[in-house]
Order: sequence, then structure tokens, then C-alpha cells
Amino acid sequence: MTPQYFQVAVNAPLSGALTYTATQNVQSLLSRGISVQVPLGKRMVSGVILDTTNEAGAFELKDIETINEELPLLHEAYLQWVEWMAKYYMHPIGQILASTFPPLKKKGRSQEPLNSVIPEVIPSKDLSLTQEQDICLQQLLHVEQFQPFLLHGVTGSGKTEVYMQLLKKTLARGKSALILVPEISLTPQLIQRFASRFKDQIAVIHSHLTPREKTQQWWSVIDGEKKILIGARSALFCPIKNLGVIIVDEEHEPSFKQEEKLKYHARDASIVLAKTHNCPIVLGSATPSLESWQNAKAGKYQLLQMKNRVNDRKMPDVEIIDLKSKKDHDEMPNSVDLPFWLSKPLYLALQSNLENKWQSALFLNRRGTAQMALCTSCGSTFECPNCSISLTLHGQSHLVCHYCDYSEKLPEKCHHCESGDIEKIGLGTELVENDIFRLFPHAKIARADRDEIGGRKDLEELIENMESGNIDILIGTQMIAKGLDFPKLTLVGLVLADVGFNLPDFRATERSFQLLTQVSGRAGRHVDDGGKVFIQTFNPEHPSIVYSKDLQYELFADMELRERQELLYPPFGRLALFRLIGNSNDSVEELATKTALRADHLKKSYTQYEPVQVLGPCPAPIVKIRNNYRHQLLLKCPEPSLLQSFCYQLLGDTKWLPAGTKVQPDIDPVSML
DNA sequence: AGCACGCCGACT
DNA sequence: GTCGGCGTGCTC
Repeated sequence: MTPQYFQVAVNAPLSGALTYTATQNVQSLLSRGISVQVPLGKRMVSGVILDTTNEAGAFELKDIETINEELPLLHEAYLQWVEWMAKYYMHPIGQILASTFPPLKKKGRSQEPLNSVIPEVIPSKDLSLTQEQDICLQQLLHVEQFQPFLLHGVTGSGKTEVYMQLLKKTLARGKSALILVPEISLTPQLIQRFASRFKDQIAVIHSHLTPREKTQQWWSVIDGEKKILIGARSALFCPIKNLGVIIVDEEHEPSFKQEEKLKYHARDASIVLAKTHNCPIVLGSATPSLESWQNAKAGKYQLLQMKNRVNDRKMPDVEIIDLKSKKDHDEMPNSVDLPFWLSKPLYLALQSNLENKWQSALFLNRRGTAQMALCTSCGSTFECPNCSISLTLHGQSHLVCHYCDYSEKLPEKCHHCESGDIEKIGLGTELVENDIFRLFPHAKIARADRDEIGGRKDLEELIENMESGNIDILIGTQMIAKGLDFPKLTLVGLVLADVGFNLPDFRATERSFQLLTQVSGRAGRHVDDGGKVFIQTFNPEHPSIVYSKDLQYELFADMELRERQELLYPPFGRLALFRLIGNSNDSVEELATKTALRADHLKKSYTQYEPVQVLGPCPAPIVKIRNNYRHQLLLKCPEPSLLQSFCYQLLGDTKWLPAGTKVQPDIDPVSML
């Protein structure tokens, strides 16, 4: 007997699927994975059939209207992944499925090549591998089933070449491949590199494509015309068939976490996609996330390491400059007046690099414009007594914890040394540029930050100017700290490493270490001596500085892991953040009270929830955004499945929500703001 | 998300 | 008296 009822995931914010019937003539054509149009209320919406059953609900059922003939049948591995995504991230499944399809109708015959997406290139051949590269590649080549690998390779160790030779083998096996990179590194440089090896086999998907381009690229993958898809995190939603390998480059990048709507982590989602496709997955980084490092240590991921740069090039020489003692020995000749942020050694290095016609770059963390407070004589910053994370300066003198709502007044004198003056530091790239212009009036200077680089075009122009030697000194934010590779860049200065230290985030130290390492990695990639890096700081003893000097990732990671374990932060504890949103201060406070009560009730009623820690609720760091009032509740628990069931019970059927409020779950939050 | 229903202010 | 503001609630 043919099934009579169909579970359809419709494009609406509904947690589950809805039941529909179908007329006799279409019934036989329907199965799991088919796209359909169905009536919902007074309109037609698209949906995907998830299941066929013989059981009717208590509803008066409607007929499925039509089959979306144009759209492909979604395959089982992809559907299982979408089902996991919806459940794990607590997001309506119909909306996830709706986002997999391209924005426009498929074009007919006239498929003129889109030069803007895939550039014209000169073909290139495999490079010969170093022994380290070859060992890693061989390990990767003999696995065809699901197996995560963590490829830990220092900057300049040639991870991309390993990826490319792995891809070649994957294509030879008749399989497809997915490569995810952070949006920021998806430059024409990178696409060219892959395209020169695999020319017409590459498709690219990222959020800056036009609807027309995205539709064209999507279909080129679905039709099997292209076997390699390179993209930002959104490329995961292209239901690519026959996956033979997934590569996630720069896996530690926080930008893999989507912060709106479906709040997924592309790296974690990729692992599950590899699992449903039963294929290997490679996570690559010079500074792996502690989550991945711990998984490798625990044997869940296989660890592959490359500790040397290619062509016997040295790692850069890193020099730490203590800005606290800078005044003591900075006697400058010729009445050169150095700005407060520039030390003598860095100034002299910039000068000589300029004379020798090499390029230099100065980095400043974007958040450098934000105010921070530190003691100028001992360098200490301010920590929350409850949470062991830094306090944030609000206004002129109010120190606040973004996790537990603890607050204190900014003291006049430093607690530690009782002598130092507390200084509030605000420093931006613009100020740096002005000072450099004054000190080196004949140098060609360029600035790269959010104000100067608006889109893809600006970045491409900047890259060209660096490559052609039109820039002597580049001043920028993290924007240029990642992935870029300039042959003549031999000197890198990190103006103020401290900026990242006191962010209100348990990952602040990890982020700083990663930034320092990535920034250092820009220097001297094409010269034998490895180039020179200066890190200026008020905290030369800070672990992220100490370990980054000798690029000792493992020592840093193990030290930081011990800290995390003590406080049960990830990867040892899992986090879930509930954002509580209301249209007035009263309504959100009522919501916060009710949520707290429900959490309390759950813990009291079910003893198995004893390991779930409930932190807050408290007002969010930014209490009001676009007239929405925000509070938040943080849950912490060592056992992921326990945390998940707690989350579902806490949210319940949402009928308990006060008028004008809503709750947005953020599983494995990366930013608490 | 849409789309309707519903209950209060300024208009022909 | 109604036109329409958008707050609230439901969609198989």
C-alpha cells in the first residue's frame, strides 16, 4: 500500500514538519527529499518532504499542490546533515532547507562563463613536497572513510599544496570535494591558486556573489559539472553529492560561527557533514582552536604536523618590546620625536627596511579604538572575581563583567603595585598612519581597515599595490593579518598586543595568541632569514606573548587547556546561550524572571540535570539594540547531550513567553555580545 | 516568515 | 460612522 501522508518541512519558523495529503496522480512521485509547493494558511510556500507515513494527525489535512520539478532531489547524506543542524542548533528545519536552494530560477542554455567569479589563470603543476608535507599527504591518502584530521602546520609550511595534492587524488577516485575558508581569505589570490591547478573544475560560493552568480555556481556543482567547491561557510548548504573529502582551512577562525539566524559553526557542521557522507575531513591551521587540539589529543582527530617552512626557510625572528620600560632607553638622536606607541627598535627597523626597499606592515587590533584600562607601571588589567575573565570598561570609570553582571568602580591606583597610574588607552589605525606619515614623509603608505577597505574591490586593489611595490609601509587591522602572502614583506610590527587581552571573553588569551602567530606569519615568507617581527606590549609576561615569541603552540595550548579545565569552559564544558529579547525593559525583565524560574524548576525536578550550571540571567553587554531589550542566560555543562535536552525543556513549547518577547538559543556561542 | 484578525485614533 | 495603525497568533 502506498503511503497516504507526507511530512513536509515548510519554509516557515516551525520546529517540525507538517502533515499533508496528495492527490492520486502525484502521490506515486513523492518521496523523501522531493521539493514541493504546499498551501500554508492563505498562501503557497515551498517545502521538502522528509517522511511518508500511514498515520494521520488530528488535523484537517491539505493536499500538496505541486512538485518543484526544477529542484533536485536532496540526497540522504545531506538530509541527515540538515536534520542534525536543525536539532543541534534549535532552528526550524524548513528554513534551513529553504536556504539550500539558489535565489533565482535555473537559466536555460545561455550559460556564458562568469569571469568575475573564477579568474583566468595560467595552469600550474604539482610542486615537489618537503618530507613533512609528504608524510602528511600519505596519511591522508590512505583513508577514504569518515575520519577527522587536524593538520597543524606553521605559517608558510605549505598546507595549501598538501590540500591540492589530496584533491587531485580525490578527483581521481571520482569523488567531489568541499573546501571551506574564512570569508576574508577567499581572495582572488586563493581562488587563482586552486584554479591554476584544477582550472575548470572549480566552483565558488560566498556571500558576496550576485544572485545570478550564486545560482550559476550552485547549479554547476549540482549538475556535476564542477567537482570542487570552494567557499565561505554558506557553501555548506550546497547539497554536493558524492563527497570524497572536506577541507576546512584556518579552522580556528571565529568567523566560521554564524552569529545570526541559524547560529551554526561551519567547522563543527563540516565534521557532521563528513560523517553523514562517510568521508575524511581535514581541519588545517597554524594555531588550531583548543577544541580541535583537545580532540586531537583525545584521539578523536588524527593529528598531522608540519613544523617547518618550505624551502628550508626559517621562521621569523620575533622580538618582544616592553612598552613600560621604553622611556628608559629610548634616547633618540637628531631630535626625532617618537609617538607614544612606537618604540625605538621598531622605528629603526622601519627606517632601515625602507632604505633597503623592503616592505613593512604595522598591525593594530581593530578593537584598538575601544577603550581599555591598564596600569602603566605593572601592566595589570582588571579581572572579574567570579568568572576569571577581564572586566570591560563602560563609560569613564565603570568596570563590568559581561558574564555574571559583577561590577566595580575603576580604582584610582592599581591594586597590584599600589603606585601605578591607571591609563585608559584608545589608539586607532588612523593615528598610527598620521604619525608614520610625519616620521617617514617620503614613504608610500597605505591603510587597510574597515574604513578604508569597503569591499572585495578595495582589497584586490590593495593586494595589487603590495605586489607591485606601490606600498612601502602597510598599516592595518586583522583584515590583512590573515592568509595574505607578500614576497617583499620582511618586517612586521604589532603595535599593541595588549588590546586583545582584556576582552570579556574566556577565549581572549587564545585569540591573542592566534593573532600574534598569524601576524608573525606574514613576515619573510619568501626570504631565507624568515624576516623580523616586533611585538610591542605592556604585558611581556602574558602567556600569549611568551609562547608566541618562540612560536610554541603546543606549550601554549596545554597551558591554556589546563585553565579551561579548571573552570569547565570549552572544550571541557559545553555552553549554550539563551538570548532573551523583549520590546520593552519591563517585558524582558519579566521574561528573564520566568526563564530563571523555569531553569530552577528543571534542576529541582530532574536530578540528572545536576551537572548543568545556570549562569544569570543578566542584562546583555549591549542591553538595547534597535529598540530590543536584551538579557541573557548562559548554560554550562560537561555533557553535551544533557545540555541539549535541558535546552529543549527550558524552551518548551514557547507558550509561556510573555507578550512582546522571544528567546533565541545560541548553541556553542563564540561571541557573548 | 507571511497573513488575518482585532481593537483604538484621525479622516471623508 | 469607517480607514488603517501594527500587536498577537496560527499555519498541516
